[in-house]
Amino acid sequence: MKRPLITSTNLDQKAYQIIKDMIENRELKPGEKIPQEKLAADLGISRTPLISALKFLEQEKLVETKPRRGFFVRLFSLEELVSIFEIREVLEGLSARRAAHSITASQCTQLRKIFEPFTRVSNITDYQAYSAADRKFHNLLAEISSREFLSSILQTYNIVSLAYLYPTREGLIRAPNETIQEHIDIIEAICSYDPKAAEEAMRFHLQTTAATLIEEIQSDKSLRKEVHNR
Amino acid sequence: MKRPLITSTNLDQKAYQIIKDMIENRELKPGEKIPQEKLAADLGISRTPLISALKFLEQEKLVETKPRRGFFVRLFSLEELVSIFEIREVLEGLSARRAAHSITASQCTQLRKIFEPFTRVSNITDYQAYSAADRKFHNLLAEISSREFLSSILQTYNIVSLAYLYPTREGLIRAPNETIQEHIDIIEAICSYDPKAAEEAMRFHLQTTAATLIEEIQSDKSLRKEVHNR
DNA sequence: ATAATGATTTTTGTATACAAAATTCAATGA
DNA sequence: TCATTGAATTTTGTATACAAAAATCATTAT
Repeated sequence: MKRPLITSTNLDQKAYQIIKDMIENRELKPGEKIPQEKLAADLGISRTPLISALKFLEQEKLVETKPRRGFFVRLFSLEELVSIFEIREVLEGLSARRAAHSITASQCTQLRKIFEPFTRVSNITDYQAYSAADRKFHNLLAEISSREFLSSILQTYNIVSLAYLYPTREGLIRAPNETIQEHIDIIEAICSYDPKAAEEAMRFHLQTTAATLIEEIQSDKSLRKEVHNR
Repeated sequence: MKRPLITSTNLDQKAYQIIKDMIENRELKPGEKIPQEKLAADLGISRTPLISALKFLEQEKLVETKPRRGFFVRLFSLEELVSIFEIREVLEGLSARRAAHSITASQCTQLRKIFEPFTRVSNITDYQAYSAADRKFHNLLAEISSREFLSSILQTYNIVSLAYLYPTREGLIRAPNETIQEHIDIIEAICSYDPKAAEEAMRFHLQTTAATLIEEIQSDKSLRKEVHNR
């Protein structure tokens, strides 16, 4: 029996990845209209695969269509942002739980290595590096949990949370000094094969972050406005 | 300011809904190839919106593409089915928690009414009616929780779990006599505005069902074969 | 009879075409 | 000057066209 190689390299998949990246690093900004003809030309493809890619993104909620008006980069309301954090809370909790079942020694080392540089300094000031570590941590965990559906859902919502806070403090909602211990707690629970503790630690971490986000936005009028108005 | 009416009635949305229904009630069977030309003709549309709809479904994992071979109705492995139940567990747990915050008296009545006919008989034999009630319950709850993202994710995975067990006992994994009390427990926790209890009750319900599913399939060779081989 | 080869048909992936809707912009009148 | 109207332009939604890939089928050779 021949095993068909996974060569899913059709144009819409390529376009999808590129546009997703563009949204993640704000080359396309929330609320902005996406110019089909121009973008297709830039990518060197026709409108057909481009529209395909945009519809993918629409379903992931990163993009929305207004009928007969075109595609727009999604702009989230505060309520939506909070509900995304709720979803991350339970889903990443599951992710941590699964990881605690299947983790290997080398994966443990990998996880620990991510935050290792920050454990030695008493005050973490390099927000950019920490933000990158944070992102890496959540992504690696999704991978370790080895659950296809879970990872794909999570990838999307992580982008949403990140993309929307990007202009502020590298996307970090809480200070690294505050979260580093939580990250370590999660890792240690996973590495000692304790699924229950791992899930709880992760949920606590994200719940606390979400609560902070709500306070933040409610007290910070300008940010509230940016996220809130549509 | 003019408010644009939500008239998202383009052809791909229509096709999407129809095909989704066809998968749900097994007019298109898992593993089957989807004949584009024929289906487009049947629906009275061209291939363009049809492909669009199929790509939507691909992202929802109800359909898969093999490059240059076409679209196929997704056939899930046992592992995937189990991981879908894990996701439902945490997500519907969240759904129940949210519902316990926002539920109104009339929604409570609605919820209670769903299972009311079954509380009066000592032995529930009408599987079809109970299965429909079950489905209605989970869907209504997703609606009550009033979380857009959550509902959309859940809708998809509920279909998956149902569609794949459909030929067996109307999609029911456990006997109604066994689950009716769990359903009632969930409803009562929600209606007494106890988010924590509601979440726990829901998680218990789905966890138990998932565990039963695993046992079932492991002991029932024929079903195992149907779900497992690809 | 079975397997291998090549010709024929079907189907896919993508570009292009085009009518209908939305937007822009200029001209006109208040 | 500002608002209004309507023609010109752009953009969307969908159909169609077509080359390249895959599947089917018949033919020949083993």
